[in-house]
Amino acid sequence: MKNFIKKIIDNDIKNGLSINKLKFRFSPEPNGFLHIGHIKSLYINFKLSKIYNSKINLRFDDTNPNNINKYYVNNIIKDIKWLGFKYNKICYTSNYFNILYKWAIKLIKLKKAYIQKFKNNKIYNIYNIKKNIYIFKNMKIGKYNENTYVLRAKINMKSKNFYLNDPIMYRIIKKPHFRTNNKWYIYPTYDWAHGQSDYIEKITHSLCSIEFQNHKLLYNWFIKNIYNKKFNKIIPKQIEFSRLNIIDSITSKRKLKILKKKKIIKNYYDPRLCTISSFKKKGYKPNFLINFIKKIGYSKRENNISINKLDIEIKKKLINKSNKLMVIINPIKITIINYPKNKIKWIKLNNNKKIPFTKKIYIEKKDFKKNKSKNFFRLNKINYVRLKYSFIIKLYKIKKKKIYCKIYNKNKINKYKIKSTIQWISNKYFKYINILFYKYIYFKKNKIINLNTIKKKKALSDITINNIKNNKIYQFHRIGFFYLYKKNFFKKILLFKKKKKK
RNA sequence: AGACUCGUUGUGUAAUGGUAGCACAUCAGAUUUUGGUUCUGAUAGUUAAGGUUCAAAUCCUUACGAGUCUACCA
Repeated sequence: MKNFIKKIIDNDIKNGLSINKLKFRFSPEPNGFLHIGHIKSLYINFKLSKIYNSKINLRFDDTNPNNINKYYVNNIIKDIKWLGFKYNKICYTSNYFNILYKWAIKLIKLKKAYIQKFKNNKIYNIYNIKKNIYIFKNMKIGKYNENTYVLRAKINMKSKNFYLNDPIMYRIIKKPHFRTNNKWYIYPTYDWAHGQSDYIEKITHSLCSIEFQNHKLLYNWFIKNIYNKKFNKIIPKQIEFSRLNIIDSITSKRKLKILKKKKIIKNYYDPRLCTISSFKKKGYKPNFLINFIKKIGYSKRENNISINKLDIEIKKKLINKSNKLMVIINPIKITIINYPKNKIKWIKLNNNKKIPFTKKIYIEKKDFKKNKSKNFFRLNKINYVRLKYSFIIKLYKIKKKKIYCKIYNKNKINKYKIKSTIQWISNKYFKYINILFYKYIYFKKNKIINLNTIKKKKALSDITINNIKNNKIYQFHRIGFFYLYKKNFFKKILLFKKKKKK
């Protein structure tokens, strides 16, 4: 891996940072499910920890009890485990509420933090240290209502950087926290909690997405002002990279919540989403997602990536490796006129299984065209067509809307005249299967695209399906890849794109 | 409007001031019992102008364009 993040770290090592001290962290807020964008952050952090053989924490940024809950914590842990990333320790920002509180008092005493009071639509700044501490302690134990007091850092109200305009460190939130319960009635803001948590955990490089770059000055200011040599010598460094921006799916929690609110999706396992939980359920393997993330790389540039790129990576993984089935989604029946009526010929497949060939068979509707047309290589009056694993046929006649074909001896036909091979199924020996098709939901200019796109379709499969296993991925000949999630029920993984050929 | 950040073929990403490379996409040819696959080749790029330098994608200045933020969310 060569990129700007590694360069920064290597440079720090060159300048005296001990390589043994390197430590990273993945720090989600437990307010939703992880999605494909989080894998970008996961991958870079875990990859770096692997390269440098350094420690890495999973830290839940649980500062705001209004947003978070334990359900999300458990789900995030499950998803990370499924992806195969191994961290050293699970941490919670809420573990540090005590020490953050102590540091806040220290800043008050240093006149670097002060209480602001709101009463009758008026704002009062309180600068007396004793008064500040008295109010702050009462805020903590729940003596005041929400929106009456805040604790602000005293930096520079005149700064053009908004984040340095005396940012809020604590606000009153009268809601129990799933870990600390009713112990606290004040909660630290992101800016006051995050860098300090990094400092407490001795994180050396704190990677985050680009929207936090505005916070960097503040991040550094807080750490500078609570820095204590005896406590920890290492000053963490915030490094930003651009977030994954998928143009044709959703990675924004806000948008996911809109979909749930509008009851378009029931939960975050919906196959039209790109949450990790959804991918898991659709039969994707972790390495599909990780390969995709590897390919897109890291930078600070705004990027626009199509979720198609994921399909490309998956195709590479699966192609020529999956078990195959012949499946017909929209069948039409054809009759072979020069094949005996009751004869069953057992045709050997590549995997040594056998399927029966009979006088009447089904083929895909799209593989037949009555009239000749340019660039159509499949069944019509002119083309010789190979039935996969089997005979060469050509359209003989159409009578009373019934299609009659004739088998030709393959030795008598020029090899190059056979331009296509299609799948087929005996009309007597087949199995019904169910397939779920869906597309990703996304937003375009705040409009939701691809609604109601889960389609259930019945299809016909060859009889080798009797012996296949659930929870595996199968390739449907010429259609795509599908995941068998219960007996005779498949979910789409990807469809083959058809290319035009002259 | 300001603050911060970023501009490299269509897309994504490399190039420590010294040959602008790679992947995907696209197009062509070959291969093929999947219009799939595989192989070969081609097209195409440093936002612009100026400066520093023997030498600039890289450093500096200006312009232009894009993004993020301007919350008691993270």
